[in-house]
Amino acid sequence: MTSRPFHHGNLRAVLLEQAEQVLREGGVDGLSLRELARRAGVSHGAPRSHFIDRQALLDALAEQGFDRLAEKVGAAIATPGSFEERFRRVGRAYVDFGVDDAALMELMFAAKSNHPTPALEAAAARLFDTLDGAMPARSGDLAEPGAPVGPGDSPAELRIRFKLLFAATMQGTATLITSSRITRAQGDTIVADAAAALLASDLGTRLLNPLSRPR
Amino acid sequence: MTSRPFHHGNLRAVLLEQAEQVLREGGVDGLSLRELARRAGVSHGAPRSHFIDRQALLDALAEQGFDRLAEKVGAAIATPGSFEERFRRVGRAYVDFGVDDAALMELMFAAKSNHPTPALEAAAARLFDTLDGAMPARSGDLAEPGAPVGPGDSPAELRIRFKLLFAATMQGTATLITSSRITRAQGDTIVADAAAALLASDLGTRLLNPLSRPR
DNA sequence: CTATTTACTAGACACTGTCTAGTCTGGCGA
DNA sequence: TCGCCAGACTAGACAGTGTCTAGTAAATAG
Repeated sequence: MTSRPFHHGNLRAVLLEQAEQVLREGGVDGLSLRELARRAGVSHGAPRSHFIDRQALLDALAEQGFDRLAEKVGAAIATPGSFEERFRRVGRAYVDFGVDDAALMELMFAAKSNHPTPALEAAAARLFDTLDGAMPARSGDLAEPGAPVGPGDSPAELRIRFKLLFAATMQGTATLITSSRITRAQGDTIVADAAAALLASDLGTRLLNPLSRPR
Repeated sequence: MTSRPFHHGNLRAVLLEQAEQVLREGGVDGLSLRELARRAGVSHGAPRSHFIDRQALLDALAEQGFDRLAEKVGAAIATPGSFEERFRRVGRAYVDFGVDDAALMELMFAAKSNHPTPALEAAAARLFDTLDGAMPARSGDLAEPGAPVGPGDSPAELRIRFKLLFAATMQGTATLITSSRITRAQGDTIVADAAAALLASDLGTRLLNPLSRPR
């Protein structure tokens, strides 16, 4: 390693690392490409070789964020316990991530006017796929054939509805905590209440017991 | 009205109006004080008389947003119907607002590092108070005295938990739609499922029927 | 009618993202 | 082995921004 090699070598990785730290400290507004370059000890135009845009940098951060969150959710799913315990753990993992990395979370779920990056879409899809692992086993898919299922009531549909309801609740809980509308303790209560309500709901019972049929 | 009065008269209102439009079209990033000034036909420093900061302008927008949302939620509560219908209506109103004015919604629920404005806090509190109107009547407060209520299980606490769980779900649904993770139709399904699950949950039944007691 | 407060103008400064042209360099094909 | 070339990086420029300052015009209070 010479004193100052012309080619930085792993500028991209360093920039992303610094960016994540800056994001945690100063939010999105405090994140400037020029300062990132300064921190990395390169000229202000250097980042352009790796990120065509400031937005491209933000997209890359969001993508990383989805993967990190998926990892945490996956870990929460892996540890054993009852369904309700599992949902509480997953919910807490989701919410904790969103609160501890609030700025990153905002990036991940920002309203994007411009067309979304395929890589980002894929990362988001990966997270939602991971969430499937928390769902009741695929027993629902094996519900007696010929059962009178209405539109949107097939086992697969039920699973999606269950999952989305859960995800939306956790997402909203994180936002409410982050924006100081509720406390972290209130967030924990929401997570627990949501897990209980979901499993006891019509949606939950139909998924857990494939023999039960609506009405 | 002279040709070009020195005192604009209602610059503040005009700026807020323009800002709301720009916000809808170009998001927060597309909102610049200088362009707002240009649109209003004043010099670039003029807005400073009414908003010390760019952030102050954003705070004022968020405050307006909370009031507008509270108004819509209030209207949804006012129209008659069953509890479940009412919750669906309120939920849809909440989510629709958050989706149609996504950038404004992000402003309202942004993670703020700096200490929050009292006016903004008040506006947010007003919204959450409005939400109380959708809750089951205060019958819960009249549950037989001496009933064995645990910590966090008093009727007042139950109402708060119910309300927050509902609010979090709607908030998250709006975010998921805005960020293109789910479709608007899926959002509607979530709202309906949430209303049903909430009312059927332990939390819901205990609020609706003050005589029932937790096991 | 005067004095003061407020709304606004105009200029400046530091900072940003982005574009451009040029320079270095590691590695690939001949 | 050598030339060369795509990619990483530098350095300068430009337009745009938020914010500060000093000055001016107008509304208002005394």
